[in-house]
Amino acid sequence: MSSDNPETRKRILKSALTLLEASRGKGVRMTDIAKRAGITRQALYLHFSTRAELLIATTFYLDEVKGAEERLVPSRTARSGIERLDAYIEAWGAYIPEIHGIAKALLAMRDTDDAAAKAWDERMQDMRQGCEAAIDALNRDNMLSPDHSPNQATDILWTMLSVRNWEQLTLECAWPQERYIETLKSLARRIFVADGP
Amino acid sequence: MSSDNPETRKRILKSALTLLEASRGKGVRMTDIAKRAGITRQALYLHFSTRAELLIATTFYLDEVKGAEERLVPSRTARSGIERLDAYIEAWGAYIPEIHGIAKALLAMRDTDDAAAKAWDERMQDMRQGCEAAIDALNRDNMLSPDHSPNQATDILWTMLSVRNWEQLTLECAWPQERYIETLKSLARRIFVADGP
DNA sequence: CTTCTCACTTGACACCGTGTCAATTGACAC
DNA sequence: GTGTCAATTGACACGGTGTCAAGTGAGAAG
Repeated sequence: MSSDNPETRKRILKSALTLLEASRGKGVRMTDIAKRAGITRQALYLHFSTRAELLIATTFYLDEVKGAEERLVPSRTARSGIERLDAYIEAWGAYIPEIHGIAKALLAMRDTDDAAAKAWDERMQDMRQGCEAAIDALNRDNMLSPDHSPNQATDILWTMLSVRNWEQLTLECAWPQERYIETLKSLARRIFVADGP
Repeated sequence: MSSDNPETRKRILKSALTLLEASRGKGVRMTDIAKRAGITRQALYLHFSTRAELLIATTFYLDEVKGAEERLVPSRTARSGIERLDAYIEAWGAYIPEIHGIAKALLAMRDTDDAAAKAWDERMQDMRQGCEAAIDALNRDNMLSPDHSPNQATDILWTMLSVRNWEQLTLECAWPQERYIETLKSLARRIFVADGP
């Protein structure tokens, strides 16, 4: 539960992170994480009651390490809707490859584990808020294409920016990360920004 | 292997299909399929050497039952690129909900089972060909937006039409199927069809 | 009527990964 | 010294897949 050494806890999280990053989320077992942290498998359960719990804790650790919050500053301080949209896509798009391993592992548990599903969905709802904010900013500028309501536009942007789509484009279609970002920005403009007067 | 009753085989495939459709692909075990087919779990292995193999066979059975091939006729016989694009999105978009259960089950195995991964990827390559054909048709009409090479346009269309995106929009965003189809058609036009002269 | 074949059954077992438990060790603290 | 506490050791349960050997029962063939 909670009567434990915080140093070990951190070592476990670090190990989980490293392994998940290295293996792109596939086939990382409790045994592997324990071994890498220099403890026994059973000892993991002194710190995390479940594999799902460990993975979830790892995502928070990851956010902390990678400065998830600060990355959003440019988008929050953007001076126009278009700028905000661009900044958000850049920030999130650059974040995906960094979280990909753990994201994939959590995503794989989503279908079978309720806690994992809840955690993942919450994160995606957070992400959706970012999309919503960008669309709202565009709308406030009267730049949102009349083809879409703000809500539907948000749904579309949120879907475009999914981790799965990033996987497909960069890993399966072999797009360089750079092109992924540029193309998504240009698609978003084309889809969401109203045509000239 | 192959010394068996084809009637039983069909009964197994039917059972698998029904269960996968009903449960949206989640948690369908060999035991369940066997029970529903009225045989023992072990007898399944007289017909399919592996769970993956059974699932894969089920996809082919599904295609046969649902007439996968005929659905593509309208897109193949389209008289313009735009028409072909529309027809393809309509055909594939309408197919997804019908294959969703089995698709999800196969997708879930993709990460852990090589045979499942291969089968899924092949199917997705097939689907990609449909995308490519539509983009090529557009290009032949000189209607493909200069923003994208045919290859990149294919990548984008292929990604837009992924099963995961359908899931997200219809199940998570609660879009009615109708809206899914209409919106995807309109997005595709906006993205791929060149602006006026 | 017997005998052979063949699909299927029965019951057992192996493997893997997760999760649990009881007993033990070793360090540090009072 | 005695207690505390994190961690170890070794064992076991569970669920799901896959395997195996022996048995059953029905139909075909002699």
